[in-house]
Amino acid sequence: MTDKIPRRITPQRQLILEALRKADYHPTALELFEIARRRLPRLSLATVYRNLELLVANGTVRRLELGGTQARFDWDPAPHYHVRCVDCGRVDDLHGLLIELPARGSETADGYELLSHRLEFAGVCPKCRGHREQSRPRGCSI
Amino acid sequence: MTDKIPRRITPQRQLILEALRKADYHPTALELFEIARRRLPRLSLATVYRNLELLVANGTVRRLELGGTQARFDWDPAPHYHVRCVDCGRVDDLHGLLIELPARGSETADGYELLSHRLEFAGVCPKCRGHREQSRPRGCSI
DNA sequence: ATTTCTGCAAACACTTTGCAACTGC
DNA sequence: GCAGTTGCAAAGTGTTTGCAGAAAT
Repeated sequence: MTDKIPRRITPQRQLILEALRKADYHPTALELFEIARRRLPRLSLATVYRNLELLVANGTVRRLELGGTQARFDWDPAPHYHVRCVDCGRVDDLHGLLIELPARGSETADGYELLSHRLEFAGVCPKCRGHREQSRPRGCSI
Repeated sequence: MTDKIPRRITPQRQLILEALRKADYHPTALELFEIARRRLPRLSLATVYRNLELLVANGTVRRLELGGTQARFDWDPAPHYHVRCVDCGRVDDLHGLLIELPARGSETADGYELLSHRLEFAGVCPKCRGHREQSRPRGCSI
């Protein structure tokens, strides 16, 4: 891999991207691997990581580094925020919410030049709201 | 450790907390380990992690899971946001910025019950603004 | 032929855990 | 003596990398 731009459309690449686009949530690399492997059993997890990195590099998909430990991926280039369920870890889009924030290029009191921001919500997803009586899981440090 | 509440003030604990409080940025566990080890050379990194977890559990310090891979720590309980330098990874407080966001308990279109949010800014710190001509480092996927 | 890509295994970075020894009531 | 804590080493998790071989042009 000389630079970071995908040159070919391999079955693996196609399959991974398709799995991401079909998911109605934001899957992790491992989740995509397991979906794609159903159709390409010899697929390797390293290939999934490599392809996701390439697709991120060329702007096709977006890597989300939200709470929790694993990266999640997003095929939708439109600006939007995300909600993460504190119970099950599921990540969904948050539609119809736009917030007034400092513009790109503005400067802070400390002399930082602001470039972008990341806003993520934590909440309880519809499914987990049903059976919510359990002990609190770790990782809610938001 | 029966539950998660520190019972004793050990030299290690004191040293770690002091190092955190003295830092003018938000250090990682490893950074705190290296600072504290200067005064307690037999200190173990596991002890730093364990103590930070305890201090987080009892509310003394806050764990920040921002961009990048490592957790960073914050001794300041007052609500405030953070800026991370995309060049060097340094994390600072962002003072004097309060933003109108959906209230805790409000419900989204998708049926999530919102609990909290995390807002982080990416920018270029004063030091890095000086020598800013290099290739872009990885991990700016915000 | 040359470049891109793959699978596999090993390496990696960060964090947590098991355990025997030690400390302070 | 006992619960809390430590250092050390090992294990765990998520991700990246080295490499030889395969695939596409």
